[in-house]
Amino acid sequence: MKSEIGTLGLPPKQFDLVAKALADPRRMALLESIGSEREYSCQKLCVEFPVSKGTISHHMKELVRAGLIEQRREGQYRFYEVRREVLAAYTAELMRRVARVSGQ
Amino acid sequence: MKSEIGTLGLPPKQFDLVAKALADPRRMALLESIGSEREYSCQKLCVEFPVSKGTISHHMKELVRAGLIEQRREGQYRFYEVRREVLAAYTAELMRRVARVSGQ
DNA sequence: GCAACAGTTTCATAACCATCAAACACAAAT
DNA sequence: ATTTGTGTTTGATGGTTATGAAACTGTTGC
Repeated sequence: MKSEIGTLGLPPKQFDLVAKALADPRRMALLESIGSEREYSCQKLCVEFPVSKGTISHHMKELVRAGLIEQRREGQYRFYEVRREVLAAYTAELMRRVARVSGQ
Repeated sequence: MKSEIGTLGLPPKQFDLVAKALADPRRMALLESIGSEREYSCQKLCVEFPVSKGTISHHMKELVRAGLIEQRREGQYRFYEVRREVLAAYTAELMRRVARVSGQ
């Protein structure tokens, strides 16, 4: 999900993907680890979390699909980086959607 | 989930519940409707959404459980109100969790 | 080439969950 | 008290998904 979130908020489809991606505690934990450094290797995640590499790969795919992380390939290694603008756009859109309009 | 979100962020358990509650598009849409007015009746939701009242009731239960809405009983009717402080606390905690700490 | 390592994909499985229908509980009105 | 209306609970069902194992792809180094 490569979208421009410049002036207009998150597209509805991406909004749903982000919400879904954040809903799983394990995936959220993975995102937190990635966010704790400037970038985070897949290897480190595999060591840190008690799940198979297949499962890690699956979660990374979902996070990328939602636009929450960016992937960098370096030889045989993969590095991930959190896209905080997307996260910020999500929270902004979330608050906007429940901003009361009618009836004061 | 009745928690004091005064100075300290959302408790981890409630954080997970909120994330889960927001992940379903229908439930999110229900929350948006409730938030579009000062308060919203269950009746109105049942008319507005093409799902059974059983399903509406189920979603309301989840939203209450997450602390995202408050419920008021008035005779045979139910009214819901969005708890924006909880939503704000969730987004704050979300951003806090991915706020980079080490390695600049 | 071959072996070792890093990730991905596929397949199967179990758990979860959104949904409906129907039965239920409760309130209001006749 | 009986009926009607509003919401809840229960049971069943189909769809989604988190997970592991194993096969696969690609890269590094011998």
